[in-house]
Amino acid sequence: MLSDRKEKILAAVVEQYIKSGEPVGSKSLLESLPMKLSSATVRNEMAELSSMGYLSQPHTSAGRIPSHSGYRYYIDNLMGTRELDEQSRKKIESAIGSNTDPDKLLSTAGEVLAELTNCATLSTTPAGETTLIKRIEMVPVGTRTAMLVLLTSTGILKSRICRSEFELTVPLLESFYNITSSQLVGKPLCDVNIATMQTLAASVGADAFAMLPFLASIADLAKDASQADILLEGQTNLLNYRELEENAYELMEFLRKGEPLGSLISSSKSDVNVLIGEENKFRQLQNSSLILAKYSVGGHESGTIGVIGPTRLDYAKLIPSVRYLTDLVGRLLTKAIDEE
Amino acid sequence: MLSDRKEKILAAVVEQYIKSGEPVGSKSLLESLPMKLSSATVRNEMAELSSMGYLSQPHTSAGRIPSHSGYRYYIDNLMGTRELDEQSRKKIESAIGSNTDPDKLLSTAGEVLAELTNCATLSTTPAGETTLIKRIEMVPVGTRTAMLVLLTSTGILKSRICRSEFELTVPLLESFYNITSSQLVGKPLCDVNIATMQTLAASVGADAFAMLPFLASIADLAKDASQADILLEGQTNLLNYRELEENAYELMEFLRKGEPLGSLISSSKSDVNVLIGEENKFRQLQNSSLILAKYSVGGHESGTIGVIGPTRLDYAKLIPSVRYLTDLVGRLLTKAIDEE
DNA sequence: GTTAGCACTCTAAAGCCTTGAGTGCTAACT
DNA sequence: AGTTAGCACTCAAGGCTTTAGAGTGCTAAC
Repeated sequence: MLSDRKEKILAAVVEQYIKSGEPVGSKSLLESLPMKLSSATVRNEMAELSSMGYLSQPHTSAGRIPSHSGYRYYIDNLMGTRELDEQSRKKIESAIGSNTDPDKLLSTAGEVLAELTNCATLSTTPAGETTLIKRIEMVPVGTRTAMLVLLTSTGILKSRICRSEFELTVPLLESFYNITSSQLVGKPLCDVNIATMQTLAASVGADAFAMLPFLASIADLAKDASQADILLEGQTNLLNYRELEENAYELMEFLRKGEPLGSLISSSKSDVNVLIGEENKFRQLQNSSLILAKYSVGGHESGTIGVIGPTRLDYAKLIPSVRYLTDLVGRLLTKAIDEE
Repeated sequence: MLSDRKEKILAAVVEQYIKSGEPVGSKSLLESLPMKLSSATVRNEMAELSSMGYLSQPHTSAGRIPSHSGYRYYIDNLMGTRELDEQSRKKIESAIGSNTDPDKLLSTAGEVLAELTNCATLSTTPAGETTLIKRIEMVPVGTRTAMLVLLTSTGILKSRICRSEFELTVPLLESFYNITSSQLVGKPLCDVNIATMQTLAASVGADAFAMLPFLASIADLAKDASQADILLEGQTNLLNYRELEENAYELMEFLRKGEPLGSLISSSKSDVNVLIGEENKFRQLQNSSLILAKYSVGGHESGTIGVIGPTRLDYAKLIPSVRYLTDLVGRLLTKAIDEE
């Protein structure tokens, strides 16, 4: 699309701007160009790149900064795919260890990525509407109180204490065991809801009233387990970027609330996904860039890991980082499931 | 200590400054004073309050702002103890509900307090070195994998999945049950550590190797359950205070790291505790004020709830809020324990 | 003891100037 | 035709000065 020389110049502008954060002038660009040119020639080329929409100027007499399409062209055509450097890889691996608890694993993943990138990160725990219930346990801990435990086929463990109005009798426990093991274990999480629980409770006859709160709790746990948590880390890192300072509060509140993030996450495609500045549909994110990637557990896309920072991100380093991390997380979680 | 008139003037300065955030001049103060005076007289009094150390001036020709001792005097002698207004009380109660899961309860408490005060809040889950183990369960979920569950007398529930090198046999499960129910249940959490577990494991003879990882996990869970988590909420609120802007990053990182907060929390006395600006021993907090209070579960001080904000806090409102919330949390958690 | 009056202080905001990096254009050069 | 030197022009950023106004401390009268 662009001439070879224009591409080289665009790449140099992007890379220099990412490093310095200052608009890049024609003169200072000469040093980082592979060929010998005068500043005048570079100026001409830059003027053309500007009119093509790849570069922009904060004001007439300033240097150029990459526009949103400039970054886009750079990422899609010029950047190449660097391998992640040894050091970062080591750091990630040693932080993650061989953790197999999904919640913990994803939060550590977020932490290490935040530290590595100096950005905010998000990570979601493996979702699974289609995940199966592996086990349900009810352990009495008082005359009217029991501990309920739910374990899924993806290794997610949820538990809760539940109180009842009625005394826990042995027959009650037995019929709870019968119902759950015959009707619930092995079923997908999404099949379990308050309505099905009511019909199940009704089926035990006289004990229905005593049974219902426990079954309802199970439905709660199932809902909990099927919903992906969105974990945020390193939000404070965002305070270090001058270009975000103005909207720091707004941005961080947007992230904290998290709801709209859900839709964002689910809409992303399967490989690494980059959204630059205005490409984001949410106003609060339009000064920022997102790098999102999905990880797969057992062949199914299950969750997302991502980085949030200013548009001036070191994409050439961060994209491999995110890709590497999602691969690793996917592999570990898949292994954890296979092992049992 | 101070003349009646000086007290009235000091109180007015503090209150007006808390509202406006601007240094308070003698003239604008007249309106909020209960008695009729000229600005000159007020000026004389303010000059004296300054030389006594209760007020200070950003520069010679500016109004006065309360010094750290000014706030202190106000809080200790002038503020009075307002009741918490109906509206806030309602808000707190409806947010908290009748939640009985300690972790959840404390995090909601932090959230609602943050919303109410527009500050950052911290809350700790009930600690308990002396808490007793109420129940231990081991549920096999695979040939070599089991789910371990630990429940404490204070209602804290911790669970984890544990893998072993060896197959899970019925005798192994039985001897695990025997050991835990005879040696661990009923004991305080602090008695359970890796060393005691090793001796326990050794006592089962041939199965020691298979047993150890599970017992070690129990020790882990016990440690987890005995340590109070420090929960932070509403950190982004701090970005709205101009006087904190400069150190926002430093302050938020300090809070995030959290370690030093531990010592701070444990050193506080039993009623509501206020630390104003320089009274804090940590540099990062010296532009901020803390309001901390402990809640008691079953007669023992178990955890802390607190507010972190600029020195210019509405103490007269926040102190009752924190007191009310700690009382409520203490009551709910105590009730939860008594009920079973 | 209180107050009116006044000279004084000092910041914040506004305006002005200077500097310098960077531009676009033109005309000469290869 | 493509490249380059040269030059006039632009504009933000920083420094300096001015102005306005809020607030003070002090003195002398009440």
